Amino acid sequence: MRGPVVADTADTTYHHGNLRAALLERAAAVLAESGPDGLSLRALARDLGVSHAAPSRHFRDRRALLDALAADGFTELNRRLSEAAGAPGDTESRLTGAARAYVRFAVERPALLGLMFAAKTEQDPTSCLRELGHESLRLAAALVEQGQREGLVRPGDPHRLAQVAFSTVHGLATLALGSLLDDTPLDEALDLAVDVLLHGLRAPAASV
Amino acid sequence: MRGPVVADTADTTYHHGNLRAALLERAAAVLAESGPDGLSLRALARDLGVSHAAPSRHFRDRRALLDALAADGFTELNRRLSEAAGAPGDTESRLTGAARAYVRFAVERPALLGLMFAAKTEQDPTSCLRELGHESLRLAAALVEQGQREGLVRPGDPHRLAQVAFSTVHGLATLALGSLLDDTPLDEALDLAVDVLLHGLRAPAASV
DNA sequence: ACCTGAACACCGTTCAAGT
DNA sequence: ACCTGAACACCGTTCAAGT
Repeated sequence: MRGPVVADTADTTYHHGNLRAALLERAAAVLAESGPDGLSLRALARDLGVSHAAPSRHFRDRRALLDALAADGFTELNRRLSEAAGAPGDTESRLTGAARAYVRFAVERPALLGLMFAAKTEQDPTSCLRELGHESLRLAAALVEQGQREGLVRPGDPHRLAQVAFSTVHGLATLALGSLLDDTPLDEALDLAVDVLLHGLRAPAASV
Repeated sequence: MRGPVVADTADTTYHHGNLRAALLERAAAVLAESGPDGLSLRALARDLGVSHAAPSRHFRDRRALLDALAADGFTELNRRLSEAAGAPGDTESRLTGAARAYVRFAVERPALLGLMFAAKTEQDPTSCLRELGHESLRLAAALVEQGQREGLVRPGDPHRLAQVAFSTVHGLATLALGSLLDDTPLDEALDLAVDVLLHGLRAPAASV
């Protein structure tokens, strides 16, 4: 060893131990630029200079790889959300910041967000993925609870109110990714959504 | 011809003219029970007793088939939405009814809804799909406009307010499909979402 | 026009065998 | 433990040829 060589160029020395990490890294790049359908285990193995059967040691399935990518996506999203939720400022600006962080994530990694929520549809077991998704909702619920203490949000189960808030922001991200927002600047659409949402959360339940 | 035989059993007489329709019908069934990844052109052809190259006459691509399915999905969704939007009752109950119709569609055809919004991410041209998605938003905008005339909804561009309303309902459907609503009954979550939404839409913009 | 059959280049998955 | 190489059963897509 001649020094603290952490990661020179991606020469040829994967193989021992970091194949799993290398697969995930390369897979994330391919997903971002070719979508999930462009992601092939064999091509991945080829890119990494490894036999086409090698990935199966680290991921039983193609699905397992996809799920791992989605899990990493939720982890990163939750990191950003909790950072935004812990930022200085009042609860209203924190909630706005979290919404912005969510939409930013969606715009930066559209295919990944799609995978995160598409994967769940075909899931059943005690999935690690579902747990990570719940963590997102828990972060939102914590913000809602803060808002309730300040009288900014109506009384009621913070988890249920958080489901509504999450729906609005996630739905808007979906519209944006689907080019369904047209000429509306995403920032403006988001500001309006947050405004409507905050007013709706404040008002006491009664109308319906 | 011995009588008004509309659709006997699906015997063997596709072939002439209705192969396209037969492919779409079978594809919709496979999509519903196996997801998009379980949909293979060759298997479809096999199911219909036709050569594996035959589908290419009617759908240039696998994508073209998927897009056609998504388009049919939007058409059906829009049919249901406009029916709900034209139902008797006041604007508030019509808006609630449209939201319910949306979520019902999502629950009945989860894979199709996923396809409808996933397909758009990878789209670019003057897609017929995007136009059908816009129609959904236009239906929502019409309802918002009705609400404005009755003083139920704040002033402002109805299309932009409709984007917010659509986001909330679509987002909630996504959460439900992803098993992220947990033990919350979907009906209750939807009622709460509509309540928050209506209060938010009514309140004049000011807070942000 | 509409479909067939063969061909091509790719897949995911499995499994004995190597080191 | 970790990886290889061959094998199997499937793909999507194309294209000459049939009727």
